[in-house]
Amino acid sequence: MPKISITSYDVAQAAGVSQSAVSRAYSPTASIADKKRKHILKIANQMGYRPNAIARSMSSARSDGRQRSGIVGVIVTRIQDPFFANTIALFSSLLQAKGWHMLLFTIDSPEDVDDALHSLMQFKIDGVVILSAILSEHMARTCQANGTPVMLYNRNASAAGISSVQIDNYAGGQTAAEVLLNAGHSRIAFVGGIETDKTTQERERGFADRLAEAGCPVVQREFGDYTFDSGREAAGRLFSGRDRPDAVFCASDVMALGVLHAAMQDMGLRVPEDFSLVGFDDIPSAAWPGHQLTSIRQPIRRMIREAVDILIARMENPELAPALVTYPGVVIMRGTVRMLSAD
Amino acid sequence: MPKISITSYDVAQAAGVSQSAVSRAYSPTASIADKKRKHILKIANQMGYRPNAIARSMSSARSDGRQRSGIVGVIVTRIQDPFFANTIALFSSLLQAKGWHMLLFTIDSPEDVDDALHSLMQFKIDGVVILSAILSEHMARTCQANGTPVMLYNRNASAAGISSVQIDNYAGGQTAAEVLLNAGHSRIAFVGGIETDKTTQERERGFADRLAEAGCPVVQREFGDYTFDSGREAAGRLFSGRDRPDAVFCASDVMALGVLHAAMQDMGLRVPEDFSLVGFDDIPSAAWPGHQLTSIRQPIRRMIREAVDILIARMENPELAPALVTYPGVVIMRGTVRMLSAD
DNA sequence: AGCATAATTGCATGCGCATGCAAAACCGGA
DNA sequence: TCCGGTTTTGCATGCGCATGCAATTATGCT
Repeated sequence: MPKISITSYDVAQAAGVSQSAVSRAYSPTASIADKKRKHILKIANQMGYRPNAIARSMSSARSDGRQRSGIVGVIVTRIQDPFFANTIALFSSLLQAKGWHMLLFTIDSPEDVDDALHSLMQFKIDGVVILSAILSEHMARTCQANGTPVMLYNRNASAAGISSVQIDNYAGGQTAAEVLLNAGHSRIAFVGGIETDKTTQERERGFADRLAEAGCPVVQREFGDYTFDSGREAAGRLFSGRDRPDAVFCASDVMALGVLHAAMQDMGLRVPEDFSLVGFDDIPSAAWPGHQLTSIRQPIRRMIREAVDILIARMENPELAPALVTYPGVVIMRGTVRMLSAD
Repeated sequence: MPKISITSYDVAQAAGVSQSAVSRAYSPTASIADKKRKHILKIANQMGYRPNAIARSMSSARSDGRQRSGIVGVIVTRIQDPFFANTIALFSSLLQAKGWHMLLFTIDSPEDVDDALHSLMQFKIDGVVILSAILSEHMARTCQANGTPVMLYNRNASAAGISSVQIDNYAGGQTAAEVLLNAGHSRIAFVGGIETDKTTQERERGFADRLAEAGCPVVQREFGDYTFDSGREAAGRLFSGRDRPDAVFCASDVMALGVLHAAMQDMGLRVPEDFSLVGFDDIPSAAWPGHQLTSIRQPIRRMIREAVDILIARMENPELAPALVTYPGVVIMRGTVRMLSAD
């Protein structure tokens, strides 16, 4: 087995300096003669030397009592959901643009967050993002004690010391209700994702509350699992009966598209002539010409940017208080809600 | 600043054993009395101790001359593309199921692979997956010298010592041609992604070769950037002229859907009555009732599983030769290609 | 019980790096 | 030229862990 990795000692020897000099050459703040630094870096590059990020984070532990790896852990469920996949993509880009890296951890069920976090902590990550799930009180305290900032994306901060960035699901539900009420609908149905899921619950609550206010309660509730197929199946249940709803609000665009495709293709219904449809998220395909899905948009770019900024700020300065941010969703009116002519 | 991280020494003290015992308690192969191991683990859990994966990978360097971090680096371009996002999701799940973790690195342009790899190497990753891009000869040699196995996904292994898993793009293009020829088309167009991209090139080459064989050359070539909108724009160019093509092969489903939506909604064309359409990839939305897009399916689950298996095998046994695997695509016939009645 | 062998344990050490500290080199002014 | 002050440098050390090795204890057999 040949000598594998080049260390700072090797470079030091080759450059005729001490190992510390090499180390300092790579530390922008360190005191070292500019000429010498250049020389060292030149030699180092020739040799293909790469400072060992792992060892670095180990040894820096001594000085400030903390290890920094430059890595942010991201925990995510439902990674196959395009909405989430996209969210991860954005997180990764933004984190990286700011010089951080992303260690991805996928879990099957929201209950696995604590375990995942445990595993992740082994890597001495500097911060954590949790997508659409929450951690236990106990784990939150552990993170706080560890000085590891936590960012809940898409969820309320459940414990002290935790930041969060999310859409206002309740208000979004209300908005959807308003859109359908304004369009003059009266037999309005709701299609949710997983019934025990906070997101679905809040969206339904806002929706139902607003409808109730208007004296026009939800006539039918269906639930799926956020997938296209589950939306499609929900459509079957919605439109098979006698008294069909004349409007549907889906807690996610993917399900709304499932409803749309099923209604139009499988059941021969027209939208918005036969019923109006409102989705949530405003994913890219909602805007496709053949869909024109009216939806409540999440400004995900901005949200993720903010989440990243907050997290980075706290990683760099652990004293900082956690931030709680809620964004409003905005209606994007498209073709799946009927227009009332002035009457 | 309070004492932050609990170390093996702390646990050892609390458990009344030596630090080595604690270390061994966490090493499945180490020689330690079962009873003592249980005891240590119990105490350790009570204290919330987590072995430090970073330090571990540091110290294990001594014994076998290599550091293992348990982390696989994944380099990806076009992460916003749903097809890629989904691929990453699968890689992450599968790697994790086998006890590995994924450090994600996004790059804007395929030329940045070498740089990305350099950065990634700082983290002493045990292996690399590169999606739809290739590395330089020089970098390939560096990786080999380092004993870091590289897996090119969606690309030919460009250098020695590199594994690859990919779809047979050339054959896929041929198949698409056959499908359209069998349907009796004669004015056949091609829509590619980025023109300099290997994937697009190979798919077009197979497609064009097969058509040429049949004496029916491609009548129009358009290129986009793999996005829906670029497909939509390509449709504008395809169908604005006098002699419209009567069939189109798109090098990706996303673009094919762009063509489909544009043609049906923006231009009032019917599919397959006015033209047939074949895509590539068979993404989930190709199967949606309103699309029914005929496509060349990539068995991505199997491909990614194989890629992961090969990579892991090589990480665990560096002596192993690299593997080169090509999967055939299979046609999924749906509604966007016209059926000829027996004649 | 008495001995040989096997299983277990603790000590000491090193991984690659960053940094406190003191020695050395440098600088400018008198 | 000499001195006080400022940079720059190298030495030595420790981070948390895994492991070789030797010391110790447990086990099996006669």
